[in-house]
Amino acid sequence: MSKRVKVRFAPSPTGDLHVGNIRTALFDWAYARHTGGTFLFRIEDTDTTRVTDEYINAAIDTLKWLGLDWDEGPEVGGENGPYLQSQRLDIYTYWAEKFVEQKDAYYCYCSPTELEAVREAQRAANQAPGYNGHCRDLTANQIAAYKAEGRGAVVRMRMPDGGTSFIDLIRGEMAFDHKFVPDFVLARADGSPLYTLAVAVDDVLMKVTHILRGEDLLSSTPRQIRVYQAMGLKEEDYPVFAHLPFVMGSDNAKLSKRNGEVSIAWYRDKGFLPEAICNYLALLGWSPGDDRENITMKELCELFTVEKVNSSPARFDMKKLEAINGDKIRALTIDEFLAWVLPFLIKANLITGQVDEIALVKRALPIIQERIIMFSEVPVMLKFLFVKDFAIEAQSVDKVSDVAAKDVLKRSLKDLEPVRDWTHAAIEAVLRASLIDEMGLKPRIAFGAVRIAITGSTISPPLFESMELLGKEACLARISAALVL
RNA sequence: GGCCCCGUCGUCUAGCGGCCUAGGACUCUGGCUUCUCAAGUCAGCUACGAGGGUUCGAAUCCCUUCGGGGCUACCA
Repeated sequence: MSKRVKVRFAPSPTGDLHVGNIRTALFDWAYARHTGGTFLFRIEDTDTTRVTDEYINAAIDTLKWLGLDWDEGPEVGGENGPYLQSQRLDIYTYWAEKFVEQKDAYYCYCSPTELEAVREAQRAANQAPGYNGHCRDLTANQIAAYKAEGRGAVVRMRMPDGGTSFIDLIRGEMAFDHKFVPDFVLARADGSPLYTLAVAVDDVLMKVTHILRGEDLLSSTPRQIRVYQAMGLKEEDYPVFAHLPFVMGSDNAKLSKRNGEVSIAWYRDKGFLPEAICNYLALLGWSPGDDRENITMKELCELFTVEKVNSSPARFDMKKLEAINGDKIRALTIDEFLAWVLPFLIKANLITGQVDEIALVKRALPIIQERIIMFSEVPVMLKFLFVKDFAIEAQSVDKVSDVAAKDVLKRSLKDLEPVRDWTHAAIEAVLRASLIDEMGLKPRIAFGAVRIAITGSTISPPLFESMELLGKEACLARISAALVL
């Protein structure tokens, strides 16, 4: 019986959570849910100059919005808290000092400029840059002398000779020779912990069993394992690692604003569904193994296994995300669609949220559902139904002001006037009979003119349905108005 | 420079020695449908980075090479 799985997502929020972070969080979450394990959320804010409360709150908010719920962490608590590293400083200090006592670590008095000089020399000599072990075995006198100079000391981990090997669930057996893993710093001169100390200590203390994280951390794994050893952890209790491939921008460079939007907040504003974002991101570096692509969060949990995760990096493709979002939107029920869309219409100042407005929006949704790829398009599509000061868009005005167009509008006005049953079917029947059959016009010409008069644009939802929604009175008024342009 | 990771259509991927004249999805191109825009539908384009092996047989195994990326901090 293997022990219960516990996976953690531990971002260092130095900005809004971005696509890469979220892909990692998603895999962490899906793995925890798939195995029936625990999903732990921890904030790595040891670099206090770069992590702010604002970013931390945004990260929490983003995860919640995406539906990636955690069992242990900020807000929900848990028996291994606190879950903000800034609140665990004394724990790290304890271990750093313990390591020094055990001789696994030592105080290093080298100054940054001295260290830089050493590295410079190593590079010049074509050697692997890294700490040269200068302070490894200082005598009491040397230490006293450094202290007398007023030098500060960092805590540095001693890397023994030999190497570290471990199994990466995605990449197989990994082996690192310690010749290329120099002694590393655990705590700054002011006593504050570094990532290498804090992650390892927390993962052990919080009983994390699986670490799925970005491949940028792959080469820091031997250092992390070194800390486990120093903590006295038995090898069979080490967490299992799986290093996820990167998500890169379309230009093959690191994802940034240049090659695709990185901030999840941006996608939220644009009107992407959390499930679409997660579905798309799940496909970046993972696949169910068959041809299925459109999956729900529930299905992701059922299907997700680390073994199916790819080892090669993936490029982010906005078009595919949009396609998936469009599919998800089309699959929404009208009530779900309505709930998503209302905030966008209100934010655009098209409606205030009154019941009659909502009723009209609801009637209009079926004709636009298959025409959008994100919710932010809804206000522009339904604008013609709600604007107070209706006006035809500038570039289309001349298309309704020529003689031919005026003839179409005049005839439409005349024949629409007596229509009593104002339904799209009746409207279409009348306009086809007069404009197409009698006047002999091509549909795209005839209806085009009416479309501009009614919706103000050459592009709109289906014309007759739009007219039905707008109502007879408003339609006739707009046609009349277009006639005098 | 050193160490490490990665390499199938434009993109995401399927593939784990014969089912591959390499499948799916997105994009793109063309057709159909059509009141615009979409959606839908049909078709097309296009890939195993290169070179050597191993094998009756290789996208799949091995080696070399080239290319991309990461790490090399008192960042994470």
